Amino acid sequence: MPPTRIRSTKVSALPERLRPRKAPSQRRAKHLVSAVLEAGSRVLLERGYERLSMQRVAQVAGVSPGSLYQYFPDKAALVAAIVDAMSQRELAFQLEQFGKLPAEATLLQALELMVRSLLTFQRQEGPLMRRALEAMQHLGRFPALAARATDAAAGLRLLLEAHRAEVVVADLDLATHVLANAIHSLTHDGVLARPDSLDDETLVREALRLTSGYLRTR
Amino acid sequence: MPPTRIRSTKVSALPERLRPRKAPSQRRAKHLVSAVLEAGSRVLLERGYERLSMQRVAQVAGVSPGSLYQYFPDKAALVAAIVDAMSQRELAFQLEQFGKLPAEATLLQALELMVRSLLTFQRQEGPLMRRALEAMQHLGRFPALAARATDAAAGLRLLLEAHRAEVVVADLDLATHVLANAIHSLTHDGVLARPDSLDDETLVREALRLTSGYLRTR
Amino acid sequence: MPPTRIRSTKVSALPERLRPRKAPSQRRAKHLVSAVLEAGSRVLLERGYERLSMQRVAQVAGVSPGSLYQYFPDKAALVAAIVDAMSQRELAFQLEQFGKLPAEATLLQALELMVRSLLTFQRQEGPLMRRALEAMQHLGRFPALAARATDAAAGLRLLLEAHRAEVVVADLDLATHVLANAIHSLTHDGVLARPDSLDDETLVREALRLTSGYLRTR
Amino acid sequence: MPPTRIRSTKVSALPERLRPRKAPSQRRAKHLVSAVLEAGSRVLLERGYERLSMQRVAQVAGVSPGSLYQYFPDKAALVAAIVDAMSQRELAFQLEQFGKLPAEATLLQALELMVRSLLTFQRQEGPLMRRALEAMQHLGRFPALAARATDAAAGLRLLLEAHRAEVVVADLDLATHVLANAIHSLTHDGVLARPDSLDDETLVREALRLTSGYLRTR
DNA sequence: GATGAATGAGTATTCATTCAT
DNA sequence: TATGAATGAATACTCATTCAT
Repeated sequence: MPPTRIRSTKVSALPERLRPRKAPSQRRAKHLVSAVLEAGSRVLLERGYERLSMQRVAQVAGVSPGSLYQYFPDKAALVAAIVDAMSQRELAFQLEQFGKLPAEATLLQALELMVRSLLTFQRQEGPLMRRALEAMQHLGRFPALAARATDAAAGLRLLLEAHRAEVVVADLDLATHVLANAIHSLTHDGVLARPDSLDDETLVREALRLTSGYLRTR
Repeated sequence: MPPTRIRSTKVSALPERLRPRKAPSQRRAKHLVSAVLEAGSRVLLERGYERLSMQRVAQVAGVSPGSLYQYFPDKAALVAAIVDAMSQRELAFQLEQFGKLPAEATLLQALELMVRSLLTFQRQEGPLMRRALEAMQHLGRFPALAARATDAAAGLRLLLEAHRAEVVVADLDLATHVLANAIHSLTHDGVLARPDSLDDETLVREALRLTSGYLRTR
Repeated sequence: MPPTRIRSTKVSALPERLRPRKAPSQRRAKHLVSAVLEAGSRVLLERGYERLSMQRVAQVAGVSPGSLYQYFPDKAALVAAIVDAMSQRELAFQLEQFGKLPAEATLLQALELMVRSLLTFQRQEGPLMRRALEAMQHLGRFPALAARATDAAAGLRLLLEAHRAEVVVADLDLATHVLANAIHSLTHDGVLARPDSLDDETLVREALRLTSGYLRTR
Repeated sequence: MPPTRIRSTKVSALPERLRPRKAPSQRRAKHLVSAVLEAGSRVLLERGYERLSMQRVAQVAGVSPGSLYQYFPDKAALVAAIVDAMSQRELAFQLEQFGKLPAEATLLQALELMVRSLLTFQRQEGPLMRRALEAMQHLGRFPALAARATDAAAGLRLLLEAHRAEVVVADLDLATHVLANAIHSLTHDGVLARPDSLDDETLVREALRLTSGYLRTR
């Protein structure tokens, strides 16, 4: 779980409640916060939201329970920060991948890159992301988190715009919604978990067939 | 998610652990069990698995906590029964819908019916189903429940087989996996929740475009 | 655990609360009561008083929980009956053994027989007797049970009387108390459990040395 | 219940599980732990292991239930600590008494001191010790506790060794086993509770008669 | 008589959060 | 700032006992 460095991608600002109580102005505090987030990720991953206990997080992070409340007003806020950090990592990862794309790339090439990139991220952080999705119910207080999901789709939307000519669908927002869900469900095991027999290459091929079929069908 | 082969109702028999401790032989007992399941559904819906408390269920059902244990060995078994009942309702609903389909219906017509039926069920029980899906982590002890999900996809697979000629995809299992996930993510809000602007008719149209595009694209 | 047949040994009558609610006048009832006692003994043996549950006893006995209350007003009364039955078995066993003693037997021979007989009974029902002793705290309501213990010592007292000449101790009640406790603690593992290295023959020898030393010492 | 001062007598060290979770480093914590042990002793005394409830202990100690778990991982560990404290008190008391013995004391004098000391301790803590003995079934996890009982007998063994010449019995381990059980059953009411008519002086005299008779008899 | 469903108080343990140090 | 002791409400599950059938 790589640290989040990419504060520059700040697509949507953190809302009041999500932001740490204090700006961790000092060296030590910064370290504490990141240790807590790191520990929290681990605990969230292995126990899920309900069974994540503040005491356990503190223990894993090597700090006292009280310290958690210096930077996060409550459990939900801590988990929100964890989830947010993960969303930022995903976005950053996508951006990084897209940076490698040649300027003259076709829509299909771009989509393939996106699918592969999602698969890679899923391999790294899939289970944590699943926990994050479950935790969302308890995080309604933090609309910024929901916004992040939309942000993620924003990349796809830009792609479709850039290749407007190849897209038969009239409403790009609609197309984005449809494809984001469809692709995500394939790469992240929506209802049906991916069978062992289904390898990455096949999955990529099918995802692209689904995508391009949709974009071209009238 | 249409019938498996028309087992009439009983798609897969309940395993030992899922079945209530005692067959509720008497009038009163039957009433109690259904009151408990009903109450349990409500509580599961509003609190989710972890925060569903046996005391609360008992209270809502208007029975004593001890009574719950007459019929369910533990919390997981109670929730499994709730989830199972929901799965059966979904399957039954699908079967009922498919019964209305004319014999000479095309694949597209059948798919449309399936999508509409999923949407209707989702409107009725979507949130409960979401809770059920989350609860599955705690219900590993009840393999029959996982089997139900597969059963559900089996219907789609039968549909594709029946219209083999219209399907360009070689591997039907693969196609089933892809489409089941894609359709489910659209009808049941995968990652991206359905925006208010997206009405049922549009959603059905897009789902069919996605589906038929996929099935026809080489 | 052999059935108690020896009603004739009725050394002290059962007090009001200990006696079954109803005289089991009918064949079926008699069978039920003995099945319950038998089952209760097993459950008491393996779980002890506190963890003996009426439901479990009923289950093991193959009767309904309600039936237990036809014959025993509550849990304590049931256990009291079990303990009482065991006491009677012990007494009966002792009497039976003493019946084999030749008329001209010496005190030492009689004591040896008593010790051996206690050891045999201990091997058969030692653990149950231990449970019974523990249960006594809850059975204060039934003075008859405590009386049984005294009854058991009564045999020893008779022995001492019969061999008054060989006994140096003045107060026979006192001597009975001392020896009953001492012998019992050896045969039934008082504070210190019997080490594996200590075989029956050695134990008998030492018990007799202890006994006769005491009786002869001035 | 006097405080345990005599850490120097540490006959066998506490095993991992028996030790409190945290060393109560602070003033407040130390007070809490001793309040809990004190309260626990009272509750154990009046209810026994099974009916000792953590809530009750907390209530009597004037702390919250949660606090109990700061220092004891579970109920068994709490009771083990209570039992252990009592064992240490007994041992300390014995040692203290023996300290008063003149160097040239005879075996009989030493035994008399031991019996009197056991009687005194029994008068103070007899019922609690009885509860402790019962509780042992649930404390199998803490072998150190069982070891304490052996430790107690070790004193007697040393006595016999020191006066080897006065002891006719060949096997000292055997003699220790026999006498420890016999004496304990007299001082602590083995099977037969001590009758009101039996005063301390008589009991001491009889115990010594039993003991010395045994040691001298061939 | 016998049943067994129903009760509801009782229990060990966890955990988010607070606050004195 | 940071700590970690203390809190007390919450929770799954058990069980003696009752009573309608």
